[in-house]
Amino acid sequence: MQKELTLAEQIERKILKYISEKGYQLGDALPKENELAEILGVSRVVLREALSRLRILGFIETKRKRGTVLTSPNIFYGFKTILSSGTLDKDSLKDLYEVRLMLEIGMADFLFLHKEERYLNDLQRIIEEENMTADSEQLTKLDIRFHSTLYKMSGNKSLYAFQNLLNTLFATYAPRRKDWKVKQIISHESLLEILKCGTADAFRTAMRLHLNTRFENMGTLFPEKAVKAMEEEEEEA
Amino acid sequence: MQKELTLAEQIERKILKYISEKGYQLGDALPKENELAEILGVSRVVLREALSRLRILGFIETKRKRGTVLTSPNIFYGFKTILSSGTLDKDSLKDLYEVRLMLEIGMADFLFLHKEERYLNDLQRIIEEENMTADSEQLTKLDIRFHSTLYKMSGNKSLYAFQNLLNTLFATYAPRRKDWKVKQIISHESLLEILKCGTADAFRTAMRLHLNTRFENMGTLFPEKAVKAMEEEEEEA
DNA sequence: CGAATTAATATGTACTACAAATAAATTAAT
DNA sequence: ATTAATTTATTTGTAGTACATATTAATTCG
Repeated sequence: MQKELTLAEQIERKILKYISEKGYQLGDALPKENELAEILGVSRVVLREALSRLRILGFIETKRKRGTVLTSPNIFYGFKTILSSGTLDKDSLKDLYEVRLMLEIGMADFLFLHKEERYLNDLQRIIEEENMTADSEQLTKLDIRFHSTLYKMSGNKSLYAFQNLLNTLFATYAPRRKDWKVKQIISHESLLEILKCGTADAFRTAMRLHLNTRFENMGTLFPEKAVKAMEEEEEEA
Repeated sequence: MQKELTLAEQIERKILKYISEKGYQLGDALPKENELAEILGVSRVVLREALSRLRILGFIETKRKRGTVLTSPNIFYGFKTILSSGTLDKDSLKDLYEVRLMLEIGMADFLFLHKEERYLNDLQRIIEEENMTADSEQLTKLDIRFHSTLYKMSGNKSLYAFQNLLNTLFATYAPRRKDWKVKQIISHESLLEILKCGTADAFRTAMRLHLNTRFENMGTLFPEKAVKAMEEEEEEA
């Protein structure tokens, strides 16, 4: 365990503390760099490093002359950087792929909770488009749109943002097999039908079957994941 | 849309590009700051800002004299900072709470996929401890341990790390009601029984019932979430 | 009164110097 | 000769200063 935080890291926290103590609200402007550096008792270089770190987390935005203003921290700010860096290892990639499957199956209750006409109409329209084309690429796009709409319908903004990230990720990293459409057990149409007049429980079961190709795909997309011992991370409790 | 990235941000990406182009592996050491600054054609100040940002994302670790070494980017590095900053808005908090429920219900298939004796034994032991105490605080701890074990059993390391973060988050932000244990429909014992000789589908249904108190809690923990329009984020596709 | 120009100001970048830590090398001691 | 202690060299960490650049605010001119 490395206990010694670098000064910039300490200042990063100090700034957050300073913000909450002073009762700053979103949109408020922080003191200018020179002042803040003096207030916190560090050089401007260190302060700027700390600010830079806060910026990547979405805590602040800075503009010339205008200064530093507080923004709502986007949970997926850094996430995005990592995903798009291409340095993600296979294991993490598979982990995320699995998580998405879990979410799509597990979101059923929230779909029924936030069910609205407009979403159902959107889904209906996508299905109609699907029935009008045979182009594989087009069908893939529509498939993504269908599931994307479900995420939106869940009423969970963070989840929707997360899903968008994963979409771009797996579009490049985990291309589909050509026969995915044929082998699907449950169609989008059936899913919509259940959404309209079924139950959350039924939807979960149906969605699990609908995703069967994804489950099967995993073996080929992410071969023999090394099952490393997770026991070593027991200290946190 | 602000197109103008600051130099440090550009350098941040350049470094990532440099790493992948040079074929650096995890554990490898990057050129020292002075060299890297010269290679990329910027001052050391800017380079250090970029490195600092990469460090918060878990891409690198630096030590005096030893230099900068590549590490596996932890997806939740920045995540953690945000969660522990206390600046998370209510909406995001509720979002995360919901996501956790989705995951617990949706992870069923993976539990059955990675089912092992030792995990089942762990769960059994927790249940036995539960039956031996009446202390509310102790029961809460055991409950967390039970679900935590399930996450571990899912075989998804990232998910397990995520869950750990959320645990600490909701321990402080979303305290339980006192009657949670009494109102539970499905017990841990029943869940374990299904895990032993049931199906994933049955487990999902059972888990949904088991979590009924959580679903009910949400109304009081996170009152009337503002349903903001998510339509404005349509540009990404 | 409005448009164009100028001035003021805060962030962005660079350079230099030195402090602090630590790995490597060297010396001293058993 | 091997180990322990000490010195040295190197690299990150921090500070200060100076200037570039962009943008808001003020001022001037038509």
